[in-house]
Amino acid sequence: MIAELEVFAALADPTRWGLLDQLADRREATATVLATGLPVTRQAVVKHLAVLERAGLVTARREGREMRYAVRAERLNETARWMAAAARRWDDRLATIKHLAESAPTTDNQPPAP
Amino acid sequence: MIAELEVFAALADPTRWGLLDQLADRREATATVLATGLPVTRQAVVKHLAVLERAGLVTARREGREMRYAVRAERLNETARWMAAAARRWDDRLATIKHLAESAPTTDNQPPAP
DNA sequence: AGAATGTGCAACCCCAGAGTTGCACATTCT
DNA sequence: AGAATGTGCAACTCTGGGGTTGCACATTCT
Repeated sequence: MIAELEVFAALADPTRWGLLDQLADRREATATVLATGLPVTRQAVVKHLAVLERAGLVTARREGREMRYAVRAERLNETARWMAAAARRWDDRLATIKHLAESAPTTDNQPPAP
Repeated sequence: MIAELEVFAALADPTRWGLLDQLADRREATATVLATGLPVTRQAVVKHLAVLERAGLVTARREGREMRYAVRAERLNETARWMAAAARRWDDRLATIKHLAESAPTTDNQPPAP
């Protein structure tokens, strides 16, 4: 469905935030290095990074025998704006039906304020 | 850990977006009504609404024999701002270490500038 | 070339969560 | 009071995701 679902799913895990946090400090790091800073296996880290990459929150680039990952702050920002827009649309819709309810008298069957 | 995790987890499911969508149009609705607009049971809807409520994205209020749910756009907005702030912090940190890397010549083990 | 180091793949375990069904209880309607 | 309608609770199934281990393959170092 919506592409943002992958972002939300990616952000719904504490371990992944740990990874993003490390990447924000290290600028670039391999799965092996990142794993040392977390209570999980390298393999687990690799899977998490795959999820983050699919969501666009991280980029991977090969450098010789190692894979270096970097955080993509823009993607987070993008999603934040997307959410703000969604929130605004909700408000608009709610305001609209509120107006309708006020102009059209009988919600069920109440006469409007005199 | 972070309270926002619950929000992200809540938003990572398409069915729940369906519920939020309906609530944005109906302003208020019961689980029974919402279920008719979705391909799942009322019970499933109830569980989803519970998740959304714990995350603060929805409010529940009892009205006689029925439970009416309403969407809370502010919560979404709040989270959006939180994310934007996080993105900004990432950028700042990345900029900082970039500066460090530039001022200190060789990436590895050079004595600091005299 | 051989040892080290780093990735990648596959099989497997385990549990939280999405969903269902069945039934009891509360409230409203007639 | 009795029928309808709406919630709430509990037990159960089943798939996906987080995590692990073991091993094969690639690249770098000496």
